[in-house]
Amino acid sequence: MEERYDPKVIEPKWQRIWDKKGLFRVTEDPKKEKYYILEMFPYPSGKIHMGHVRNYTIGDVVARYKRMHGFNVLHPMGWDAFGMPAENAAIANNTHPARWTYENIDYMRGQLKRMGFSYDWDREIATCRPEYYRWEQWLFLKMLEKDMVYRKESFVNWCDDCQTVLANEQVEAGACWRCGKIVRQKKLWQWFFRITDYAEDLLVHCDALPGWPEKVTTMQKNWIGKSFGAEIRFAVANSSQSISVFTTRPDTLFGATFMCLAPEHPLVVELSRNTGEQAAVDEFVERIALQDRSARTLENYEKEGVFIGAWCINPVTGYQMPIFAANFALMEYGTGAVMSVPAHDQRDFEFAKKYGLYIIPVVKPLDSDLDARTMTEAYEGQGEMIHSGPFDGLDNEAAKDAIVAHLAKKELGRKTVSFRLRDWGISRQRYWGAPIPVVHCDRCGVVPVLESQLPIVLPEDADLLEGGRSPLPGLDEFKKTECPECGAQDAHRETDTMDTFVESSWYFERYCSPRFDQGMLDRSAVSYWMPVDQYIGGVEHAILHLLYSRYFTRVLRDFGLVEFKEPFTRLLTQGMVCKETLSCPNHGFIFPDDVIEGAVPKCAKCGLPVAVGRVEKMSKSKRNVIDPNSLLDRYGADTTRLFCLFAAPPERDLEWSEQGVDGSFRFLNRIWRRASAWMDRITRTSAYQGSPNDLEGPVRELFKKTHQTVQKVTFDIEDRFHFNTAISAIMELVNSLYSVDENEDSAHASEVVRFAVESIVLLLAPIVPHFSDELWHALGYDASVLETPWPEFDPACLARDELTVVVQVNGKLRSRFDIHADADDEVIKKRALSDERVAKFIEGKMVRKIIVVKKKLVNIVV
RNA sequence: GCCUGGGUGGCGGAACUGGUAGACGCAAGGGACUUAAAAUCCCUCGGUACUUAGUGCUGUACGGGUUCGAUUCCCGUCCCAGGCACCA
Repeated sequence: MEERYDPKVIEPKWQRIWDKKGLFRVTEDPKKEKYYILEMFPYPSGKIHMGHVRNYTIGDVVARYKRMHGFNVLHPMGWDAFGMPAENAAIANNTHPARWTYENIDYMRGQLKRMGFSYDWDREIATCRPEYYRWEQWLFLKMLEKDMVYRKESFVNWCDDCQTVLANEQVEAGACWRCGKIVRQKKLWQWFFRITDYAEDLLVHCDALPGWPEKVTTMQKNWIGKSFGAEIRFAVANSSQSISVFTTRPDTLFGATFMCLAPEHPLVVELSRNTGEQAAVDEFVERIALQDRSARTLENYEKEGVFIGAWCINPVTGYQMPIFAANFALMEYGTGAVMSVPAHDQRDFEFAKKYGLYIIPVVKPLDSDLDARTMTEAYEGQGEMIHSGPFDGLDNEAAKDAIVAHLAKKELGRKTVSFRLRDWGISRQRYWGAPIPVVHCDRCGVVPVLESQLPIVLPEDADLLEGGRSPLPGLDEFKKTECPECGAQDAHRETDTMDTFVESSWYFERYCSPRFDQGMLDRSAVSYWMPVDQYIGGVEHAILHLLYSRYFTRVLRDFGLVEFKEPFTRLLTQGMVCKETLSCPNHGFIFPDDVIEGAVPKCAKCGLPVAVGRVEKMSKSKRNVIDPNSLLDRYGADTTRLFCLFAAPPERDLEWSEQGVDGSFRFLNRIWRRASAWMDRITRTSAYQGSPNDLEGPVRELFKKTHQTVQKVTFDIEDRFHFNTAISAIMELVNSLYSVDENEDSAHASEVVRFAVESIVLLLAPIVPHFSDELWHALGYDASVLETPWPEFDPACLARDELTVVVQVNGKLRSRFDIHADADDEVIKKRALSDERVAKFIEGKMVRKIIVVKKKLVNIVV
């Protein structure tokens, strides 16, 4: 064994050996229990960042741990390779998206290999390859057949910078999720997946995902946004028309005094014709339509509306309700119409005050009265019905059902539910994505491509255009085609491509049979490996990716391709990697490498003192980043992995600390040194297997501590993924190893030390695999630690000889004593009462009660 | 505004179903080794008071409560992070 721990030598060496042995290659084996561990695949942006390092380290520990437990572990990796950054980078660097993407993939694959991750690289996927997306196109055709995809012209979220449409899920506070540009509304023909057909099922099964963080399922539930209420029909005065509204408060129907329609609502234009209000209405509708969606979501957004010159009739009061077009009414939610009850809805209240509309309170709080003239805000709480004819006196919750039942009899209303979730718009006016496999024909309309013509290959040699516009519409050899139905020569292909979230909605299923060319998925492989037992990734995908994946899996199930609904049994959302920001008065945020260390850190460029800012998520813009490469060069993969796991539990944010990394490196060296010191002696013996009773002193303690540590580490990793406490426990064990004198020469010392060292190596194997294999080899083993079973502990060896019992008087700690572990409660109690330090506190007082907690604590109440 | 988390030493973080608060590491201080330094090994390390090798008081954001006993359970308040936000 080398004197010095040198990761630069041992890491490449073991990576070569693993590779040569094909240690990570797996196939279906019905005799073995499977375990599918998956980390979210990366976008090949150029190089990996610390977020990837952390995410993939966590996954790799689990993969190796499960492997040592005898599971047949599937642990794949691939690339979410379509997407806009490739186009932007290609334009900026005068290269091509495909070339840029493939080069990035090659580089990043190399980085991941340097980290020593145990991926089965034979299963690698890049979603931009036709062999992958052809099956996505195939599924699209199947979905089209079943009317699960449709095309409609609608207002869409449009980002001018990205020159494309964004799904609702991709708009954050009115801005593009990718570039931050304010999103505006644009009317376009778009393809949609009918995800809303699955809203109920997706919602209900949120509660059937006990292995998911509650935070994520709650976010999904809120996103789906089911609300219970009623649909009520209002007749329009002097017309055969009627307006349907959705309301969650049918109990307030008697207080509905006006009606608000979304500006895009078809009846707005229709009813305002020839009323004298037409001009004002048209002006208003046009103005709102052009307005940014972002302005609509601003907090102080002014509620405004315009009377459209028509009235509708309240079905229970007969009241003539003026109809308004209002900017806050959304066409996409419910029916696009709101029955306004100013007394019981704050927004309606403000609107009524602004336009001088009638307010009728119909639900009164139990302990006070409501008066329309003196109300200063709407009353939205529970209460007793008033001004509601036959329903007066009822509890308002009961009145909801009663009023809907009453309306139902007259066919004017019914109980219903509404969802916030909308259909998933998947069209993107971008080049670097999977082509949508349809053809537009002047005679036949929209025609699906023939299955035999798949894949519709994205031409990889297209020249990119200025401003990020897609070259496809201008690329005749792609666009021009014949109609699959009538054979017309002047048909043209759809030039929109699919949202890249489509690719990531099924890649985990494709990993089961990544080279299968007879279909999208090889059923037998999928049914062996799926579902994913443990999925790991960032919370930022809590809604988008995870909801789409759950939806897609349901679609695949409907086509008989898979047998389950939920793709991910357990989910872990790891925290962000953070670091303090550094800034210089002249240069703004600066990189850690541009700082001259010292009592007062200074900027390398101008020498001014550097201000240390708050700890924030590592990002290029804040320049508080650490390049994984520099860590690998300096400390190696094992130290990097160790620190990522030790500094914080996985679900929490991790604060990067240079000194912390150094500490992790020192820890490995500390093990290395002690192992070296004993190596000659312990290679000549074997691990101690006797009873602790034949041992004494630090050797005996070390033996027991080893068993205790195996138990603790197993528990921490298996049940909780708390690698930080598992590592702490191993550190304690190493400290115990140090308390055995290096020159100790007793009969069993070498055997026990060997046992301890072997255990340390095995327990560390998933965490620092190269280091562990090197030591394992030094101990004389030929197999990799990964091929060695996880150590077991013997409960008989765990028991401590002496226990410390603490004594409290009135709940305050007063004394403690050690006592033999098998002493019973009576003995412990007697010993506590006779304790001299305790005596001080109970002297002259009456002992009222004594509580004995088994082998731990005595509390004397006086 | 609503929904999730979270607030523990100088710092990152421990404490399983209420039972020794601060494991483990970092930083700091002291000692050993050394001509010296680095590295390494050992020790100390929440605050505070005193009669200072000891003992007491206090301490897990803040204020209450339940309990023999609360970082842990309950009620209220404040702060921080994330998500949603005119959703009828």
